[in-house]
Amino acid sequence: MTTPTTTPRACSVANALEVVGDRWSLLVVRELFFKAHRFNEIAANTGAPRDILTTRLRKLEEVGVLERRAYSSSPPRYEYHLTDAGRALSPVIQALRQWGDDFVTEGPPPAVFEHDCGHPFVAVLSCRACGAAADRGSLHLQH
Amino acid sequence: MTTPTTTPRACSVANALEVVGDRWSLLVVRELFFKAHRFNEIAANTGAPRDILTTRLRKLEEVGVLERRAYSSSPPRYEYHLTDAGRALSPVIQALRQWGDDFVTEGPPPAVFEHDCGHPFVAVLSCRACGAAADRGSLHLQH
DNA sequence: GAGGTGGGTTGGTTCTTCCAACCGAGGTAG
DNA sequence: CTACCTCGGTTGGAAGAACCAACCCACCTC
Repeated sequence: MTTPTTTPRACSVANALEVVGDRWSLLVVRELFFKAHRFNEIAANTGAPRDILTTRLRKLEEVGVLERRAYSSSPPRYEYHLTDAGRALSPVIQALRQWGDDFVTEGPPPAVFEHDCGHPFVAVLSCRACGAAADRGSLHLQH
Repeated sequence: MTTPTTTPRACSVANALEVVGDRWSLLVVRELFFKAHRFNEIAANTGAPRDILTTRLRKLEEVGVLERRAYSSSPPRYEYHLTDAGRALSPVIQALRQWGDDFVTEGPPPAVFEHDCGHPFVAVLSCRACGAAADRGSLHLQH
């Protein structure tokens, strides 16, 4: 551990955060999951300032998280939709939601999801190979 | 959906992001998972400016994500450790790492984790009740 | 007593965000 | 045909946050 670094640690977490680690991007992605696809909806539901929202949408499009689709051309109007990369952010959103539910939101969670199995959805992170939950201590760095 | 909102959507994701949704906080948490507990280590490994790091550490302490422990008193020196709430961020970090590995980091992932089961760890989000992976489409909002 | 270590502060500059107002193409009501 | 509304932005200016380099102080080692 703690390789004597002068430059920050090379890390996929940091790389991911460079793309979606600002105040609004993940809220935009959340809205797209909630099927709010239009500029005004996203602006209203996130509370993001419109100019910032414009630059975020452009950036997220550029990095391939979402795509812009014209739904009208005569006055050019666009909708925003998640790409595969964007949809792959679902675990990030759900993990944040779960943590927010458990540790920051007061009272009952504002939105409750139901899994196909019929139970209220409580997110757990598990190992794809064995299916067991990735508890603390069950992960080690390979070197 | 799309209840005619004038205020932003009430949401645990937003609440979580208000606490850890800035540029450095999750990197700090990552470092604590990596067992870098001292100010200088965290500063070097994240690349965060020292003054910003100070205010982030104070804020994260205040909201209960980490705690500050004196390891020397004569010149007062401190270490930072995750609380239970902080350790509960593990799924968020792992989900971000997985997404970074899959969609933004070029080449092989810089850090490979191994699960206790012996396989390289690939993070999957699943339902605590039934254990099945929470694929896209398997979740619905309860109303 | 010179220099290093650890955990910060401080001052000054730059960068980003934020807000309110505006815009232009088109559709709609009257 | 005129007035007004919608949609998806853009613009200017003020305020705040981030950033960087330098400094600080108690202690420890050489």
